[in-house]
Amino acid sequence: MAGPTNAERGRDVRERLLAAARELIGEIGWNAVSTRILAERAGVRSGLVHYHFASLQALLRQAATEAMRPMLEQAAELVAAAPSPGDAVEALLADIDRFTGTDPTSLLFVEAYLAATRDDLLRDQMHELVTDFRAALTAALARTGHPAPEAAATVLMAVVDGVLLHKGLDPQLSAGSLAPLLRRLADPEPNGANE
Amino acid sequence: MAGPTNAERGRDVRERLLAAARELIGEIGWNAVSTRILAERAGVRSGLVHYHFASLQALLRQAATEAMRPMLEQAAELVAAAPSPGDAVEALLADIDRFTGTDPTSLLFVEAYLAATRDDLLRDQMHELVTDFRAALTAALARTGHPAPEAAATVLMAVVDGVLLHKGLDPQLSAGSLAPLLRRLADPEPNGANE
DNA sequence: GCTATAGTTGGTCAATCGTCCAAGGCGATT
DNA sequence: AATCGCCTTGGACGATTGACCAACTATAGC
Repeated sequence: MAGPTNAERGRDVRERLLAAARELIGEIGWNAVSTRILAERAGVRSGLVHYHFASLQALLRQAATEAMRPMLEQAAELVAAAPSPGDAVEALLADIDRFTGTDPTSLLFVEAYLAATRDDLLRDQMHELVTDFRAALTAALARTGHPAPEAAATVLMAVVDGVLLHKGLDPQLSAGSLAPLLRRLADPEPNGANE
Repeated sequence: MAGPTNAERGRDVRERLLAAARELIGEIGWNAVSTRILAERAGVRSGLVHYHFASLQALLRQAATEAMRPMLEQAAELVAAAPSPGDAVEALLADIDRFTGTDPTSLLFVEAYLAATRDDLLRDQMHELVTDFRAALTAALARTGHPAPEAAATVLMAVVDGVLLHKGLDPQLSAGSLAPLLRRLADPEPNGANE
């Protein structure tokens, strides 16, 4: 019955701290996450925070990017698997309705966007995540010859984040209900001239 | 040479504090605005904050809503004055490009959205502002018989806020460049079936 | 002139903050 | 058993926080 080795316990502490940070960033806000609250949630002594991480900011940065990456990758798979661009839009919007705009996951994203405007390193890392996802979405939209797939992808991503923001104010708001309208953005042929 | 009356000076202090709050919320973040930083920016002693306002939160709440209301009202006039729904969309998006996503005004909005998820009173006030603006945008879109003007208005507002969020990561992003695509959302006739 | 009223000052209070560190614990290697 | 390296503990440090208050000043009304 060999107990956990010393290094294993260390890894566990790191993971607990990151998990606690993922929860707390959304719950109480990026700037309200303190070393002591963090350690308490993780079930760990507060002195460990600065042993395992260079600073509180570094911990929060890592927690945020590690939380967002798999979610964006999963969403990218979702749109890639859709049979048509219109279905990709629909699947993406339906996926958003898993979130209420006030849950820790939704708020983690918004908090991270905000923190990125004041942390150059975080901004670079998030920019990469967002760019990768936009590329995946652009590819999904371009399959049927969309005239401006990248612009459409940009719009859709803005809609997703914007809807999350607005859901926080109005829980009745549903992303899925906007899908019929947003299918227009996925169509290869635009809707004739405007005048 | 009658100097300012006592009540006038008090009103001036209140206005200075609110103006300082409007700047600082975006600059350093909602939770980082302290009574002392606020007072320093306003050129006022910190003891005055709790004389003129019930609490720091109440001051920030008032500053945020008073900053957002005129901007949303101006935007509502913009879309109401547009000759067609498509032009309303275009005007709205062009207006967004006045902001970079990292300026205090853009960030004030995002900070307020976030703060509203943790402050019921602020949420109610912002919900009213957003609802009023959506009504104005819906009316502008409905003028030519749009089949789902409210959904289109909801999408456009989400796009606006979402683009601001993304601009903070990528300054090259331009809302105006998305206008041609988003005009599709303003058209009264949808784009034929999808398959 | 005197008193009420509104505004202002400078400071206190307990609580919390991020960061750092000396000392000790503990599994692995020799 | 001794040593080495990673991990952990508990507390210290100065700084900052929101809130509050007694004393003081200045205007307004009588």
